[in-house]
Amino acid sequence: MEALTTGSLAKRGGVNLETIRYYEREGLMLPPRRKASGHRAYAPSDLKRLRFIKGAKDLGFSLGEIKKILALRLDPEQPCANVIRQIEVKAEEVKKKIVHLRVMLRTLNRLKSSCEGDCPVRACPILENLDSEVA
Amino acid sequence: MEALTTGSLAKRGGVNLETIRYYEREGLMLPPRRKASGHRAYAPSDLKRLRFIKGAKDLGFSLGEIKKILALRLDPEQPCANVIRQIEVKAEEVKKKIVHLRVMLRTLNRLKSSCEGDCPVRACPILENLDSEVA
DNA sequence: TGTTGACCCGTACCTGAGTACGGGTTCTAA
DNA sequence: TTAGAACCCGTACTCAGGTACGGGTCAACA
Repeated sequence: MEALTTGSLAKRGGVNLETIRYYEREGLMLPPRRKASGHRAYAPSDLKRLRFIKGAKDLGFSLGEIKKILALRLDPEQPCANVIRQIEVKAEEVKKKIVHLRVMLRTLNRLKSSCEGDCPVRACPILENLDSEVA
Repeated sequence: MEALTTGSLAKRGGVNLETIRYYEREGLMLPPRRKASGHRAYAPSDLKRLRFIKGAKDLGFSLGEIKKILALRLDPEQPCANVIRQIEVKAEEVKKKIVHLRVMLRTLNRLKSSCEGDCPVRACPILENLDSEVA
């Protein structure tokens, strides 16, 4: 339960220190407790939050979207049903992305299996297939 | 087999006309045939290519990555095995994204099912769960 | 106890991915 | 045959998402 400095939070979260300050400015990270010196003192939950942000970002969510997801719990005026609806919308998006990625994966695998890697350099069936798949 | 103008390609591809010019500058779209007037004349395969770019982009691939994928077939000097290796790398990335998205989907679903939407506004279990899941 | 590294803040800068602008040419349909 | 839309080009601007900088304070350990 030790408090983390900005630097160690950054290191553990796999981001730049400046990024943490930036996320705080943008309202993604909560302003942490400060030591008497003014230095930021983060709780372990902040690391979880930072990792969530990073993960969601890697999946293609914008910081704005991530902020909304994180904010769901911050507005006690909002009826439950609204929160649920927003979650459903997000879930639908996620499902679509998964389907799309699976198509892409299948395409890549089909391309791969069309060639065993020992064909002459200039006559690889992969090249032909890419043409018809994509180009 | 009608040639498409830049405008109609843009419309069908669901992107801005300027975006197409931009993709051409960046080497993602191939420079099309030109009419005597200088106007671009696109083949149907260009539409496929544009849609591929758009799709891959929506999945979180950068234009640089997409360019590499598209370029696989353009370098006949490269041995087949290299092409296959690149495809495998891409496929691994895609698989990781899928796994990550599935975790996110499960989290969203768990949150959703923790509340039936009829709880009092200020006491929704979703809010609690989000705190422990994420914050 | 001093010096070196971590941290503070505000501001400026950078990259990726477009989008808009402006001034000129071409196309099309009335 | 001409008005208005669509296109051309180069260049400038925008926005998101950071990163870097500079000048100053704080911490920690040899």
